[in-house]
Amino acid sequence: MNIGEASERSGLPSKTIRYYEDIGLIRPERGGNGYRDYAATDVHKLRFLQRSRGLGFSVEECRQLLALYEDKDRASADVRDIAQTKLTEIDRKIRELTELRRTLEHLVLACHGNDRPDCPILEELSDGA
Amino acid sequence: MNIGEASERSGLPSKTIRYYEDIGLIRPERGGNGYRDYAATDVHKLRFLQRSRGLGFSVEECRQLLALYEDKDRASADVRDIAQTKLTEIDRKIRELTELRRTLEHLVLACHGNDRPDCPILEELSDGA
DNA sequence: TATGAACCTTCCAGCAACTGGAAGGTCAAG
DNA sequence: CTTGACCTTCCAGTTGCTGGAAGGTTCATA
Repeated sequence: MNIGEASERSGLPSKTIRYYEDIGLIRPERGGNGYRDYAATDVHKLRFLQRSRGLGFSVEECRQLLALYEDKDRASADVRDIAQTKLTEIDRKIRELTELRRTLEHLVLACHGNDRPDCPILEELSDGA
Repeated sequence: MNIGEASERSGLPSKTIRYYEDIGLIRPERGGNGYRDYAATDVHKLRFLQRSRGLGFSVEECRQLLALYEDKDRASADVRDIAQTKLTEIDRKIRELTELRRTLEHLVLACHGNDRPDCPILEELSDGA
């Protein structure tokens, strides 16, 4: 498929997809007309990139995560270590998002419509974890 | 407190803290010596920024979220709308992280140590939501 | 009291990760 | 066979930091 469809399916702008190719994250085929030709696997990778970037992982971290998939030598301790580190990180992010959610909800429900200038939202935001 | 301590307490590098001041996210006092002087509130904001940036919110989104706190007119529908939008976004991020976690765990547990080149991690990564 | 380490300041340059726009080639429909 | 929506490369600009230079402040220790 062309880059437009890959863009639509992955949720990434075409510009970004070309950029990811530039930096070696994906390597689509090329048709006789010079157009990029994306396979289903490429779209999966792009969708994965779209998500993990949006969740605060750096491009280099995404590269590592993609490498976990492509690495034929999955038995290596390295690979397991990377995955384990990422799992810990993901757990932390989930905890932080849950706290952020609770705080924001509190703001909407409890601080809404009154004049108190001392709603302790930031104290909550900065507590925990 | 000085920027060094604010940095330690918030988890943000001093450089980043000065940058956030440049773009108007925080406005610390200044001592007679010209040093920045951070109050507890500033540290709370910084810690909040540290978290929400790490969770994939843009600086402008963080500015909106901080504004929710500072806005004295919390009764406005605008403010509630922003908060509601962010809540939805946070829920999505939590779902995505949970999926990512499950997939990564699957990779470690199920695909570890065998030679199958067809571990369907990416199919899973790109499914759902 | 001085001197050195460990702070702090501003300013400017560079990097990461896009993002927009120009200039031009390709393709399918009418 | 042209019009419009695609696609291509290339280059410049933006965002969000990040590093380093050049210099001022503070504080413990000699």
